[in-house]
Amino acid sequence: MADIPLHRRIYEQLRKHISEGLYIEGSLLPSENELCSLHNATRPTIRKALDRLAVEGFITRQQGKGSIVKGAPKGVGILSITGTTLAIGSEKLDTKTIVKPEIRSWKKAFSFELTELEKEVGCIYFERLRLVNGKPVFFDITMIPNINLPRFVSRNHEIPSLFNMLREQYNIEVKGGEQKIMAVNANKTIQNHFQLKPDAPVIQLDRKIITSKPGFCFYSQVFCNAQEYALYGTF
Amino acid sequence: MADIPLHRRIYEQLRKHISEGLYIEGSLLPSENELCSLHNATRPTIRKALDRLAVEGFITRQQGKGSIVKGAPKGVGILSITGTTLAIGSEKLDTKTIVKPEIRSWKKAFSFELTELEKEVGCIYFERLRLVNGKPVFFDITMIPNINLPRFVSRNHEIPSLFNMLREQYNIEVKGGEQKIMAVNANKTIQNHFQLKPDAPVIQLDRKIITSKPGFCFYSQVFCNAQEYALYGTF
DNA sequence: ACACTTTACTTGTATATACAAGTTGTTCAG
DNA sequence: CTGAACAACTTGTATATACAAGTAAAGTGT
Repeated sequence: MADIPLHRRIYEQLRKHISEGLYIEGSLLPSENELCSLHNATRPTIRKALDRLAVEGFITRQQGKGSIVKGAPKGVGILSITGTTLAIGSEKLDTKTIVKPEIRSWKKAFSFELTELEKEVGCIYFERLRLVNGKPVFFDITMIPNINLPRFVSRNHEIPSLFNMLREQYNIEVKGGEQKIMAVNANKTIQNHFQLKPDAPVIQLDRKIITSKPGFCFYSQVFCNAQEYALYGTF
Repeated sequence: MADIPLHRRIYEQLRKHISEGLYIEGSLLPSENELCSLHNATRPTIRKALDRLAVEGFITRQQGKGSIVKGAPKGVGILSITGTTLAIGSEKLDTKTIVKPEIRSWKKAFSFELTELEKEVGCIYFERLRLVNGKPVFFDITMIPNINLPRFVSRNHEIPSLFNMLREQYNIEVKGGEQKIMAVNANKTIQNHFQLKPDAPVIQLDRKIITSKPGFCFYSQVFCNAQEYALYGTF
């Protein structure tokens, strides 16, 4: 078996099935006991997977009735742990690299402070424009500490999905993060990318992303053209 | 005992203690086993409380070491389940009623659709301005279906904390919800309340809030002066 | 003094079990 | 036919237990 915990594998499989429409919106998921048999697990394990699906808005649960499928969250689930690629779905998402990955020095990561080690090693910097159904919706700047990422810059000129890339090439899993959300007026650069009028409001997200590699975080600043796509979240 | 589950009571007590600074930021929480003794509970119960604290960013956990106190989330944790009052802390938060609760008819609740029943009964409508440290930061419009809330309008001319009021007067607990997040330019009303220039960007949240009472949801639209206070969340 | 092992902690995962509480359909008396 | 009671489900809560895996400090041998 993989070393990915059982409850996480079950969560991911169920989420995939819901996203793909295998379970119809509004219908009921198999009961917890049925899922136990299906996955050879016990209820607490199944419930841990369902808890997470509920937190992320894929299902709601009703005592006495069952787990009601709500489908993949509408709008953009970018506020959750998933990266942009997963939140939007790669078939709808195009990525255009504005600034290719390069080594830079840094003293701060947007509104987040850095450790001394992070400052010393510098960062890998790149900018991407993300298009949903052909329309530019996200512009994101990413800064990754230049630690133990051999051949990152030379190997990756285009990065369609950072989360997948880190997992596949470096075995680094994203665990979570924190973010600040602001409303700002689009600057010239953003106006150009999103084709907006001056003073158009956009959402700015400053994110610190925590990984499975202890002490290894990376940072991104995302501007969202939230006139077309509202960000969406559950709580 | 109250009918509030044990894991929830433990969660709330720990959160309170962390918020109040009883546990110092960066230090370790008592170990899970110690918490078991303290609260006369077993580890799965304690862990359920800690899971939630971790999701909401009050603690992080490290295997082999312990639960590290991160303190109350900086900025405004309004994206989580807590109401504004709890997210900000009532000592800092003032509430000014702009439109007192009154019965209105409705066909939609902001961007959310209503059921036929909800449309028929109409809603209780009110507007409030929330001031943090004396400065206006939130303007919220609330719409509550007029179902089984006797004497709501006559009894509550001022509503400093809606979540508390529903719990105390009607035994209704907030379970969660969903929200859409947008960036918009402040309209005249908002400009006045927040004392902003024309075209200043603000964050707009459309929220549907789900309660412990089956089928009973309420809705609010919140405008945030996010120039002063960034919204904050973990994922 | 240094490096290695051991030991005693910590959290992470998973099972097995029990009962409470809410929903829904069926059965049965009137 | 109607309505109340019941049975068979569902999820919610909680206990008790076991072992795995990571951390850190104490002990050990060189």
